[in-house]
Amino acid sequence: MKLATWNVNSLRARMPRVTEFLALHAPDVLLLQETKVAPDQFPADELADAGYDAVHHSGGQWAGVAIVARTGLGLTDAVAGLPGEASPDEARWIDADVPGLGVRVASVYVVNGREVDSPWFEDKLRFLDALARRAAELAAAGPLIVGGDFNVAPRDLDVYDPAAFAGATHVTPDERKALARVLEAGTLVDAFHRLHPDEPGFTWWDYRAGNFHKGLGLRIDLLLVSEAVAGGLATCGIDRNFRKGGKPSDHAPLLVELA
DNA sequence: ATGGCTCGTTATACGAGA
Repeated sequence: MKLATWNVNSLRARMPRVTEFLALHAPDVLLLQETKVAPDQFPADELADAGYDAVHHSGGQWAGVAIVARTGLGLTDAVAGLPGEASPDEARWIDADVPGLGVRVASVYVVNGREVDSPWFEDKLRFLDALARRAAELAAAGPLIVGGDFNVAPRDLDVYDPAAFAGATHVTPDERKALARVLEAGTLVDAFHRLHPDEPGFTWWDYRAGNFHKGLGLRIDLLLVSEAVAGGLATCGIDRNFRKGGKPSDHAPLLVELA
C-alpha cells in the first residue's frame, strides 16, 4: 500500500497540484492538512472525479484536515476531533478506517505554538498529550498509520540551522518529549527515520528569501506507523518537485510504501 | 535576518504560518 501526507496550505488554492499529485503517484491514501476550507466548500466532487473518496474536518479559514482514499477501498467510521484537545473547533484531527487496506488512518495538524511559553505553546503540548492518548486507544484496536504536520522537528538533524532555532518553537525539549510520548503510547515508528536514520528529510521550507533553493528547511511532517506493520516498510521519501513549479505549498508531500 | 512569501478575509491591511 502507498500512503502520503501533505500540508497543502489551502486545498482550494492547491487543487491543481493535488490532482497532479494523485495522477502521478496514485496513492491509496492521501492525508491532507491546512485545507483552510469551509465544510460546504470542500472539493469532494473534484476529488471524486480524480477517483478518490474523502472525509474531512473543516473549520473555515484556518487549519482543517482530510483523509482521501482511492474509491473502492472504503472510508468508514470517521471520527473528527481529538478528545481532550484545547480547541475542538480548530479542525486539527480526523481518523477513519480504510477497510480495503485493513488499517485505521489519521490526519493531524498539530497546533503551531507561536511562541515558547505562550498560551498557544501550552495548547500545543496539551494537544500532543491528547494525541498520545488517542494513538494508544486506536493502536490497541489494530494497525494504525498517523500522518501529518506535527510542527515539531524531532532532532537537530531535522533543522537546517539548529543555532538559529535556539529558544524557538518546534525544537524545544518539551515538544520533542511530547512527540516521543506519542510514538511510545501508540507503539508507532517514524517511517522516514526508520528507513533514513541519518538524513534530514526536510518537508517544509519558508516561502521567503529563497529558502527552498538554499536548502533551508525543517522535517516537521511525519508518517507514523504501527510497529506491527513497520516490518513491511519498503520506501519513504519526499517529492520535492511539489515544492517547485506553479503555486506550490510551503510543504512537500511525504510518501510511504508498505508491503 | 531584521518576517524577504502566500493564504483567506463579507479584504483593499491584517493575522497566521513555522
